[in-house]
Amino acid sequence: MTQGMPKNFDFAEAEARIYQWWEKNGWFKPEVAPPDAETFVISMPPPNVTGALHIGHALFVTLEDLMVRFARMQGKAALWVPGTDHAGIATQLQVEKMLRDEGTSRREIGYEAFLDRTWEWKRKYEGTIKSQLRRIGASCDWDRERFTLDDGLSAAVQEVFVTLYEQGLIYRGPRLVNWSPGLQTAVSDLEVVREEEEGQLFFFNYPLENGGFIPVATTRPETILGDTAVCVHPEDDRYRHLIGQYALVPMLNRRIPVIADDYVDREFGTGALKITPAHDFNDYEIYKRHGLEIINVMNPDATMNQNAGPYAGMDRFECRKKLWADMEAAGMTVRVQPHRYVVPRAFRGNEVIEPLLSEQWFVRIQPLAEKAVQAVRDGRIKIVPEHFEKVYYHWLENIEDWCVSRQLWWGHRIPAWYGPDGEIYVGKQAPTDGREWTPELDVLDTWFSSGLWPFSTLGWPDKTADLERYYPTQMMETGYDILFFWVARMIMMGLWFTDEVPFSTVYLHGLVRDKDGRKISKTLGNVIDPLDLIEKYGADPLRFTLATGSTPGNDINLDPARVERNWKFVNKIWQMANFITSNLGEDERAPLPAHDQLDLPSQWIVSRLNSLIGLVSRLFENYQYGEAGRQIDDFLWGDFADWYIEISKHALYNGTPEEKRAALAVLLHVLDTGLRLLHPFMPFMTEEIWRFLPTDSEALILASWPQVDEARIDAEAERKMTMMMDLVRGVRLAREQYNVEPGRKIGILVSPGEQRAALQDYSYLFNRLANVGEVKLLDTNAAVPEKAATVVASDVTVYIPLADLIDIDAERERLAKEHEKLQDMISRSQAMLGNEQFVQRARPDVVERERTKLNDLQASLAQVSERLETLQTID
RNA sequence: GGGCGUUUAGCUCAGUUGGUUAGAGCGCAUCUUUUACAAAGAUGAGGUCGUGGGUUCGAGUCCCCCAACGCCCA
Repeated sequence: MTQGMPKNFDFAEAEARIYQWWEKNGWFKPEVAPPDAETFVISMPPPNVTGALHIGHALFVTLEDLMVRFARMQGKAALWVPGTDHAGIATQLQVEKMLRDEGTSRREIGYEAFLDRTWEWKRKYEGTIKSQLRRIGASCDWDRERFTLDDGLSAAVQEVFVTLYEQGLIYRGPRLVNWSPGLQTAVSDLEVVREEEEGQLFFFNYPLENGGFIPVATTRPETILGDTAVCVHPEDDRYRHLIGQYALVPMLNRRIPVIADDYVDREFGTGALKITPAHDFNDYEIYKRHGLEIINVMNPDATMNQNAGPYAGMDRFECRKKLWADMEAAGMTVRVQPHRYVVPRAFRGNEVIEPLLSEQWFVRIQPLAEKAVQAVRDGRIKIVPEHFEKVYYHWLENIEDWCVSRQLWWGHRIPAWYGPDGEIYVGKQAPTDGREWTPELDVLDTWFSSGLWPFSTLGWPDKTADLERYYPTQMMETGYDILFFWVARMIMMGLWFTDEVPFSTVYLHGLVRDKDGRKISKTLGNVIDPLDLIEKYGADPLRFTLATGSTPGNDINLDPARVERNWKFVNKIWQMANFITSNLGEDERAPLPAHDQLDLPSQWIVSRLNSLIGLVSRLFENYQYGEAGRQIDDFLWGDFADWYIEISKHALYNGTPEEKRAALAVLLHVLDTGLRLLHPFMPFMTEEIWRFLPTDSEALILASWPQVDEARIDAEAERKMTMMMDLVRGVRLAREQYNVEPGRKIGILVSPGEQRAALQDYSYLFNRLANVGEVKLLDTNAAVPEKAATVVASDVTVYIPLADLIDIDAERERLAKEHEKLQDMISRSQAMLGNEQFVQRARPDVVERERTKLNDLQASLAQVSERLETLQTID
């Protein structure tokens, strides 16, 4: 590289250029690894084609890209399969809204035109999503991109549906389901959100056939019209005598029995319960137990039907008012009181869900669920963090049949046909017996197709080369909020149809919230658009913030101030690289000298670097990406930039050619390794800097992951260097405390104890890092100036003679404090080491470390005491 | 009602086989434009790790109780 680095990192320009360069070279493809390389595969959770990506998507992209890049650098055949989801309900809602805005509707334009418009919508938003994924830096293999409605995936869906049907695991039947009146479709239990809301409890007297009444309370008076019984507790003395009598439905005068069931909660309301089997799940159970009538009083659009008599045609809520008013006029009502109760609302669209009786397709899911539980129990699948395994078991062990049919237009048509005599045929093709068969119009739940994602994207049911090589996958990274919706279903489907776990690890991330921990929502107005942050700071700071601000399974409160700070981190690294590259000469690829050839600071930084490599690699293997990132940050900024780079200037500017070459070799080695470690977090900036370094790899994305060199880990060098750093800090602090003018160079006297050689060789550290002029090493028992500040570390004492500034009393006080502190720590340490239990039971290295510490403390205390004695003799 | 999670500095968060004097960033205070970086550097203030017990030589970390907040399931 002949050209120097620009002064600053122009992320806006570089990010697009680098991404294209990676992609064009095919480096996102697993084929860059040898054909026999171990595989690492992630199926990307397909974003819905409903709109733009939000900050939650940025989190999953960051984490998955990090995992994939790490695997790639480890030499694995890393494959990240991207794609999008047709998202039946969500997308249809959006397109219908668009049509409404245009003054039309799906019914008006018809089925074919609606689908055309939806495909058009899909193409538009898919384009947006793909460009956004690129902006974040996703290194996925675009040649393997899939969409849930692709031909191949549709074939997989058909195959699965037909097979399950043939296995007797799919049935069609009338059942009470959750009905979405606005969309006019059934939805599954999971798509219903139940929340407590402020409502009313209506008390009224249910007239009895033989005169009198029984008091009843309800939250939904309109359902009275569909009552088929009144139910009391069998042991309720208030009502026991009424069991077996008949009541009359208000305004309709339909005759219904009074029955007994111990399901009734005697404490709630009046203790008597009206039963509406066609509109309430609990009542439906009682209906089945008692063989009651079942009367549906609602149309699919939640208006009342002819069974509601005079109320037919009214909207459900209008009917509620009118019926109550009529009952009031008839003298049946008692009172209405405010009441908090649980209202079911649609996960998509938020309208009030009605339990409604209808014909739907169901999957008998239990046999699949059992296998799915087993796979986690026996460890074939590991869930991170582990505590989600309990949640997973609980849901699968209490699973209900899955309602998979939706009365939508956008989705996979259920491969079934109805014959002229009412028979049902399920198959991949329409029957060809010459008779009139009517195709099923219902489509499948979106999650039915996403449940096949890890293998359908690789070509299943065909035995493709990709399926052979890349299935089962290794990692499923997604949010804990879709553990049931998606992860559990993929495991069930995967085990059932491929006889293998679809992935071996499930990593669950949390929700991204705003900095005050509030859920992000349009209504709160606290939406954080990842693209805004990328425009402002670049993709790397956003990624680093998301990766380091989170721990597995926990929500992350995203503060844009952290993104800004990490933008500064990017700049910091850029400046470090700029400094290093600008000092490199022509023969810049000097190899790292042998460890014993390095000076102390270099031994120290290289030792620290190798510890870091080991630590980061371990953290990665344990999915502790956040901690890994923070450790790299601490090292590069706190150790490398703040200390080593500053120190290296001595060799670069004042050293011999040999010293200079060694320092450059160390600088380059640490930078090179640091960039490798950081690349999975911040791919753009690290790759851009890489271009300016003399390296062994064309691109950082393909560079190898660093290996620990145990021989370079040097505890003794770290100890000595830490002592030197403590002394430097001490001198700085003394300058600060005595208000020494910043520009004034001061001389120091050093009583070096055992460290004479080190202090001789590295006295320049004081010159460079503490603005010290002359450093004079004292002989043992040499006289020391009275008016001097004192800094002590281990058995080394530094005297700072500041005759004009030192107040002996103040210095005495300062040292007395230091003395006291040391004494405290020594007592604690002695108590510990004096405890036989500790010495016997603690790990040897812990004991050893404690002994070393005590020695240093005692040496320091001796120095401080001696100095204090000297000062006592003055005046 | 059952289950799970969280509670550490003013704010946002780390702290994973229990082991130095509990850390970082932001914010705050004081100082510095010394040739990588003021998008910076130096120094400092700030915490009885939610409460109460227990286990242990040793607890922010393990166990139990309680409290507050949040989530999931019913």
